[in-house]
Amino acid sequence: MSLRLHDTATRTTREFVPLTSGRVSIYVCGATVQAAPHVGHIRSGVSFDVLHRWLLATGYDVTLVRNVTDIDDKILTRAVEEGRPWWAVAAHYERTFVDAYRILGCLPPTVEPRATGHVPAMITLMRRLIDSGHAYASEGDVYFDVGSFPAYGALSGQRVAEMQPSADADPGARKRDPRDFALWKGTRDGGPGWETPWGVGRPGWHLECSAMAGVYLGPEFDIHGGGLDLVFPHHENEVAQSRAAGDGFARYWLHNAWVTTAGEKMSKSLGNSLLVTEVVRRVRPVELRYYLASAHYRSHIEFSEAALADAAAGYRRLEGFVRRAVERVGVVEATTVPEAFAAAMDDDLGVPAALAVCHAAVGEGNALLAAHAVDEAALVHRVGQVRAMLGVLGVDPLAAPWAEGAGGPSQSVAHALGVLVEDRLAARAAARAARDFATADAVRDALREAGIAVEDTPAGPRWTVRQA
RNA sequence: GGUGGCGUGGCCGAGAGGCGAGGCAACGGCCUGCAAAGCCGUGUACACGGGUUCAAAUCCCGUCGCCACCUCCA
Repeated sequence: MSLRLHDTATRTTREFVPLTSGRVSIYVCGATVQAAPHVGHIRSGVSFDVLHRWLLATGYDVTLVRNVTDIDDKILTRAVEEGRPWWAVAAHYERTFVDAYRILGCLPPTVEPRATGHVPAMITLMRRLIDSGHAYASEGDVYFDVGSFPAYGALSGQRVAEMQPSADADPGARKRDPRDFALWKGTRDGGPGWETPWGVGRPGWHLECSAMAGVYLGPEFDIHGGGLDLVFPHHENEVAQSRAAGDGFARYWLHNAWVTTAGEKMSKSLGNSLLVTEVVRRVRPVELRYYLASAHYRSHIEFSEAALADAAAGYRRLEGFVRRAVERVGVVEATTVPEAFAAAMDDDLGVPAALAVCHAAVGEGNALLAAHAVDEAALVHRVGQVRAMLGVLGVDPLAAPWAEGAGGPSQSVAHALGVLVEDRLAARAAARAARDFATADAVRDALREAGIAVEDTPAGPRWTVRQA
């Protein structure tokens, strides 16, 4: 069976055939770095990271480009609010995004190009569009002539004639048609600008993605991804620019759905952001990732603390199996995923169905562990499979960055904690041996108060630090 | 006005004409000094009203409710 993906452009799920056998080129719209990432932003990162990992797992050589929009009206506004240069704002929030992706276990993209570093490529693209009659310069701005591109609206299904008139505050004098969009915005207010043949200005949002995709992936590439809200106008405009210039551009369009809160799309303007840095105080990053990844990428997630906690509990079941199994048979590396798991992932990244396969394997593995005579060979086989499956989803507890120690306390602190806990557990063991259960339970309760869970096993007590 | 999506058991969340995905929670049993974890068992859900069909959560028509995009947004 081979991979099938839901393509927004055709509104169908169809077989994925890469441009070049064995290689996949992907462009994902990253962030406009004007604020710290919330869980909605990071869902997009996680969704495409799962795609990335599945492509790697099935043997593809993947080139993943995720851009950084580091010049934009919002960033300029933010710079005024924060009283520092726009480039300081952009650099600061870019770091918060990079940190969030890393904390959530997203593999780094092949390249993370910044818009400001690609002005020459944008100038080249604008010149091609002007020369071919699809764009025009007007008083220092450059606009795309929507009327010159009959396929405009095809990607998003918008009928240009039926669209609401733009509420654009632009005086309109510089545009020939209100639907035309800016490729380049002339600098008039003393703000930042770059020299071009049409004057000093800065890039329009849409142009930069077309230009950067061209630089790193060439005129035609396999997959273009982003959030659902980018379909119109951003992706519609990108495809118009690139195809009007004669490039094939993206062959499959993938869009992830929203994280909403209280039924509303999460956004800064509504003031209901759930910053990644805040959420990971309540659950571990891997649990947040599991929550975001466990729904299908095209389904909306209604964010709630209860649902997040449920997901965390579900993840601990999977994690618990791997850890207990490894205690029994030693570390087992990830092997290959079961057929059914692969089939689910191949069906437009059917993570929910794939997770059901994973849970079934864990159930069987737990049954093996519970048996009087543990079938170690069978257990080793299961652990290898489960680690492979969790690895595809980026939540293998024994893999980076979740493995013991990573992101946790320093080695010396962990050691000190271990010594202290073992001391208490020794006291508890002594009390239990003396059948002084009141004292034994008091020790366990005290440890639990401190966030340390104790479980008795045939091999003695095991303890784990639980997030408060 | 145009375009698209959603409504599934206590909760989350898949599926898309025919054997009740999976998880969380709950309950009973096993295990345990007691727990925890784990194992075994327990559920007749698909907004509403019609229709098509031998068979509908799934297809068609209608109704209600919710949401997104058309303007910066993952």
